[in-house]
Amino acid sequence: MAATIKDIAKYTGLSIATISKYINGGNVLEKNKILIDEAIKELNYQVNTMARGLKTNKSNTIGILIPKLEKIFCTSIVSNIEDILLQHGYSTMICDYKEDFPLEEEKLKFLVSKMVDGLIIMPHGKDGAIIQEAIDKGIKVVLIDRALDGVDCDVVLVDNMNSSYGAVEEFITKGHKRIGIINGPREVFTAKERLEGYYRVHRDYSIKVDEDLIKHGDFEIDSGYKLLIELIKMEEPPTAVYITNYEMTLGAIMAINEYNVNIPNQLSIIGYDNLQLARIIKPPLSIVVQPMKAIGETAANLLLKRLQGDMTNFPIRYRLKTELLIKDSVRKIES
Amino acid sequence: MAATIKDIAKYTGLSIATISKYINGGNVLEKNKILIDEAIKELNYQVNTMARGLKTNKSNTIGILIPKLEKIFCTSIVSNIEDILLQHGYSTMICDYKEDFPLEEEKLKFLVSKMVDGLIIMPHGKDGAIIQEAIDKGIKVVLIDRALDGVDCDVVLVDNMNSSYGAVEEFITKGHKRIGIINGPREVFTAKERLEGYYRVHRDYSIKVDEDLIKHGDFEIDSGYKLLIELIKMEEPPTAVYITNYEMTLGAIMAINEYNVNIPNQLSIIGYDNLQLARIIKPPLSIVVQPMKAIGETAANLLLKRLQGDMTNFPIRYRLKTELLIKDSVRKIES
DNA sequence: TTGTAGGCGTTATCAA
DNA sequence: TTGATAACGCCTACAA
Repeated sequence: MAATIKDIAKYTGLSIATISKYINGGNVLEKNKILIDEAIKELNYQVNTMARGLKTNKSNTIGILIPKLEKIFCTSIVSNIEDILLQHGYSTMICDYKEDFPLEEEKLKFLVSKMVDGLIIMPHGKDGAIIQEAIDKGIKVVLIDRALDGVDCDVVLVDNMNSSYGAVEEFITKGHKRIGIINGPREVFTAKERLEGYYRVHRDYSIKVDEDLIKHGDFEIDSGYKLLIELIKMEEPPTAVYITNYEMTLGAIMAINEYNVNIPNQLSIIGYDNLQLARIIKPPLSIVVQPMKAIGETAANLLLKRLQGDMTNFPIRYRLKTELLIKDSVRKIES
Repeated sequence: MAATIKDIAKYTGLSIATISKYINGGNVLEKNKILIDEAIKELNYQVNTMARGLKTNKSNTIGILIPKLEKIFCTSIVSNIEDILLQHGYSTMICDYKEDFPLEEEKLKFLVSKMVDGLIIMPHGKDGAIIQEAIDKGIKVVLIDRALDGVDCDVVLVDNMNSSYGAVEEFITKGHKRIGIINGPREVFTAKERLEGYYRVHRDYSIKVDEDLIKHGDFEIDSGYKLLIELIKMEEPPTAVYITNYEMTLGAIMAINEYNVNIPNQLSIIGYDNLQLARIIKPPLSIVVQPMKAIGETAANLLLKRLQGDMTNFPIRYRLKTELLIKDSVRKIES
């Protein structure tokens, strides 16, 4: 069905080797160039990437592995990665593992089996062993958002600690003393760092932390919803709540609406991610904004660099800054 | 580096053919089974999908092609597709074409070059020729969300016409006569159908359509924002506005907030998609909900069926129903 | 049940 | 500059 180099050879009267060389940028007589181009058009020839990959062990393809396709944080980064990679002639294969550990491993193997030249991974599991295997096979890997033990590769991270520090500091300077935090799972890298910032700013301002104000969710809507309710139903509820990712922020707002909590008079709020959200709800929400564009671009450019064999400063660890977007969801407490 | 069947053969003392047969489910003496399994584990063997694909012209992989990764409508469907496909042993390759026509073609070719066995496509361009080429190569294709001329394949659509009919009817029965619509581009399949529903319900209720109330956006946030402003600034503004996709609904709400329009007292609103949205904003928003899960599952199961060679009723065209979720954003006008 | 051998489409080496 | 030829790793008749 599909035309092969052989067909081109037949059509042009040249040899397979010559055609192949031309296709790969080699030198050929001008008149043969024309002839081959004609044949390619005529026969609608396209290289068989399987055959080529089998031979070269390369695919000109980058695998991207993310936890969940429905998280705008993930897809936004992916989209930015793609922009860069496409410009440089690489295709991408996007996989999500639905935040499932075995599936993460499976998808990673799938990507490897497709002979990707490089991999950009937002990892989930604690175990870097499988990723290290890929690296050992010569695949260049860049981790994003979360670092991992036991893996020898570049990482692009967000400065989670300071993101929390800044958000909570905003509460503190406005006079809040009882500040709740709806955080991610204890064992997750980003959640740990975000909590660390919460502690540190309390310490720096000499405010005692009430451990009951620290809630651990799972970064999903539901837990944002439930944990906010828990907080407002406390005997001595917080006057401010900081929520550490987008989905849980959504959930928290649902709870706030349902319980008719007035923002910011009854409760001050700082959420996370998704600029749009800040403008959609009323009053406009103060949020921590992660640099999705920078994450994607940094990771893509770094990978590109490694792919070209430039291993300067390997392994390198980037820390990208978040931005605190101040709107009207934080109330100043007069003292 | 990576182990091959040849290595397994050496390790076990068996022949390549025997190993291959076993790997592909053939019968082998029990003791050889054990031996081979041991070798596979020991040498960490994994099939080279390139070599296999080259030979078989199959990849056990389904390509999914969508307009934009950051649209929850797309990714939600994709996620549902994946669930089904994975269960049946298929891997997926997700590509987005950033709503760009040339890129759509390029990514499609990429997928084809990866020897996907099937393709689920949410098409953008008007031209089905390239898709037809894929079909001619024996790739099974299912189109979702939008139909296309010149392509001979199954389609899974939403009943757009009735979705609009129902939404606008809700306004009409509550006494509204001047109903604005923020619709997608004139030439887009879904937009055309949604507009058709708008017209039809007006006709059925004998309400004259004021063409000035019909706005065409591009399904992005910005146009929702701008067009809503246009509508409320009209000399004789509508009392209700129906917005026909998620992103434009977001934009419209931004405008509403900015201009301090009171919903539903000053303006009644029905939006589109994303259940969460309905709960997040105040007052809760009435919306048209598309059956993302059903779309994904229907498409995946249909493709699976075709892949098994079952061509009953080919080409088939599904029409999935939307749901109208009534909340508090529509006011009843007393007459 | 097992093994031999040819070929999938490409690239790459080495002569011509 | 061009061409013959041997891989790449796997599958599949067919023969043993």
